[in-house]
Amino acid sequence: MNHGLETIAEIAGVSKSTVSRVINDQPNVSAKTRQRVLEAIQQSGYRPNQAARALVTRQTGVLSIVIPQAVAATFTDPYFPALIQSITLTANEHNYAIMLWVGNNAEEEERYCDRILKNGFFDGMIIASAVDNDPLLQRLVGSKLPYVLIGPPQAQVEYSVDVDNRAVAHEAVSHLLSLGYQRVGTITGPLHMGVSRCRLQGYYDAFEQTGVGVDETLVAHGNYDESSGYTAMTTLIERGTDAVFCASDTMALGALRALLEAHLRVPEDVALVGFDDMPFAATSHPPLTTVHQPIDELGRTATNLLISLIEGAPIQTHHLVLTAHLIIRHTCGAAKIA
Amino acid sequence: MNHGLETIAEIAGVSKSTVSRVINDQPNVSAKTRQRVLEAIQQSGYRPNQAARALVTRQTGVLSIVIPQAVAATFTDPYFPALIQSITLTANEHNYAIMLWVGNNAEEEERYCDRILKNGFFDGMIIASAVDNDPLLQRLVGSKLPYVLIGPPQAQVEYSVDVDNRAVAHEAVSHLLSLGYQRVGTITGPLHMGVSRCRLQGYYDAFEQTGVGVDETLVAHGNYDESSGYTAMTTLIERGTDAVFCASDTMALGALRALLEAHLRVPEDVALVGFDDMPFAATSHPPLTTVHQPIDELGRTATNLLISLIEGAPIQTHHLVLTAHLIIRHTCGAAKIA
DNA sequence: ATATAAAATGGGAACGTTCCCAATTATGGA
DNA sequence: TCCATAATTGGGAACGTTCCCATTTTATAT
Repeated sequence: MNHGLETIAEIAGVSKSTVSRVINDQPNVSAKTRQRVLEAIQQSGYRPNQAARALVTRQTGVLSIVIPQAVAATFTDPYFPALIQSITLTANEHNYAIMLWVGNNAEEEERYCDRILKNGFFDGMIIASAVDNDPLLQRLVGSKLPYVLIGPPQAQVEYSVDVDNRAVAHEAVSHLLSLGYQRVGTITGPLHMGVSRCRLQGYYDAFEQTGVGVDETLVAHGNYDESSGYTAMTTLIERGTDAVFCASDTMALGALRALLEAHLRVPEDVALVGFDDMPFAATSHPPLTTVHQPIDELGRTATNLLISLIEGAPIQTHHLVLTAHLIIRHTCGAAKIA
Repeated sequence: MNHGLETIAEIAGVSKSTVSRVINDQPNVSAKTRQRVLEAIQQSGYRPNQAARALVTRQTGVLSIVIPQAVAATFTDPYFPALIQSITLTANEHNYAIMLWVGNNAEEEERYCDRILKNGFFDGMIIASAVDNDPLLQRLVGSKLPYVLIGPPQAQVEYSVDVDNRAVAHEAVSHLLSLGYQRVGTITGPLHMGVSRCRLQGYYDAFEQTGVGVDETLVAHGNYDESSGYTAMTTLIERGTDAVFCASDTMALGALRALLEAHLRVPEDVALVGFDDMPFAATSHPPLTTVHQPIDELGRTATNLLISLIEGAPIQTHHLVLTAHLIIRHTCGAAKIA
């Protein structure tokens, strides 16, 4: 039990070099020797010491997912779980394990970054949704650690995977406008996040295209929480709106609740469009018209990109953009023509 | 850059032993030497190699969370995200990092266990909800790896944290019965999971207490998915029910949908009680009466227990049971007295 | 059968830490 | 001033792998 490999070597009557070769499926081991070693491993329940291995190979076979502080509270949103699951499954396919870092608002940002960075037990990192000037990102730029950002690329960030937020938001709002809604508002995410700004920009784009001016009082801000959607919708109701584009399904749910309580019917009185196409969007009442995000593909693509980076495979595109699309259900489409 | 420690040692003009002492905050280093070493570390951006450290100390400072195959699909249920978040935050407080293993139904169970077990980059493991005869659990029993099970203790498992599922399910169903509902049914989780059986047992307990017999046709089975709740409820409607205890809020949501589509009012025609007290339970329409699970506490307790185990701290209780409680909202309480 | 090439094996130096123990230096009391 | 003691430092052997070479064995061609 002293030196793991050497115990096996002794049992099988070979050198530790040979045992190492067998373990790593390397060639140049005769069939009979390999067999003998395999049996020795079997009977002794030996398991290679990964730390020792990592020490010499300089790789761990582990990927990190980082969900920064700012959005950690939003972990109730099914978006992150879905993303994590997709990343995890893809990583598993390639025999990578996953480390998870969830931002802790109680901890100062610096210490949090330090802890991640000094951990050192992973080969690369996927940052799921970053805030502007994220300190982690700043520390990463110029470091040799491979990483991929999920979300709109920021300055200096070399690799990212995102959805065409702006274009599809544009599409969604255009749909609302084309249905004849007159006072189309929006509930945004926090504007210090690139995603939120992209989606808001799409909202403006739609108005610009039609030549109709935007009523700035119909732009309400949320933080991707259900309750923030509720609050924002309450404001919009006061200001008079007949259709609202929400930057997330979760906020749309909050908006729906506000409308119900105000005894406004959806979509007869107010139409609603969400963003994400979370599972509950299809089963809410009424079923939510929303933008379908290819979350699975997002996670899979980011993971594959990161693995390519780690393993030195050639990279075609540095900034990938996946396409989302509008799914029409029942929360819009019945505009009362004024 | 050759030997990390030695580079620093050279810059600071000391031995690597001393540098090691400084890094690990050990005593017996003079103030001025420590200062000099700290500066050397600062200026060179040196970061200790964790693999080397783990090799000699035989610990990694990493905890694993395992969500077995059987429930991986259920990852859409906010229960797991909440649990993960709680575990992660608690672990962080103690300077432990987290590895995440999500069961992959595409992979054979054996290989999946192997991958986890041979990874070896963690000091202990939290198993979140296990299936009967979970192969991972079987491999763990008798191994020296510390682990804690979240859920009802199984044979051989030495440490677990759970909620008093049976007692609180009993309470919930008794509440329904005491309100005068005549045909109280239940939608269970998959019965090869201990949790599901505990909750079902609580349902039986309530009837036993009142002396009323259970109508077995009112016991429908789901798998914790929204859609399975929908399907089960459809069956129960056919069979005639006026109140249903659901083993999860997510299934209750599905049940709600089925009732809505059948034009049955809640709670006037059929009452509903959920389980979990997920965020959406408070904001659903109508707000869901449900059992509040202390998920945060569950995660925190399990994590603290595991860390005690790892660090050899004394353990008071091997099997901890936290108490859940019923939260009355609006989906029951208006029984039509027959 | 022999020479030569190819395949299989073994030995041992890294990898970058920690930690024990020996050696050195500082401290304090007589 | 000097000795005993305590505090500080340094040296070097682990830890368990991988991987480069050198060596031995086996296969192949003449």
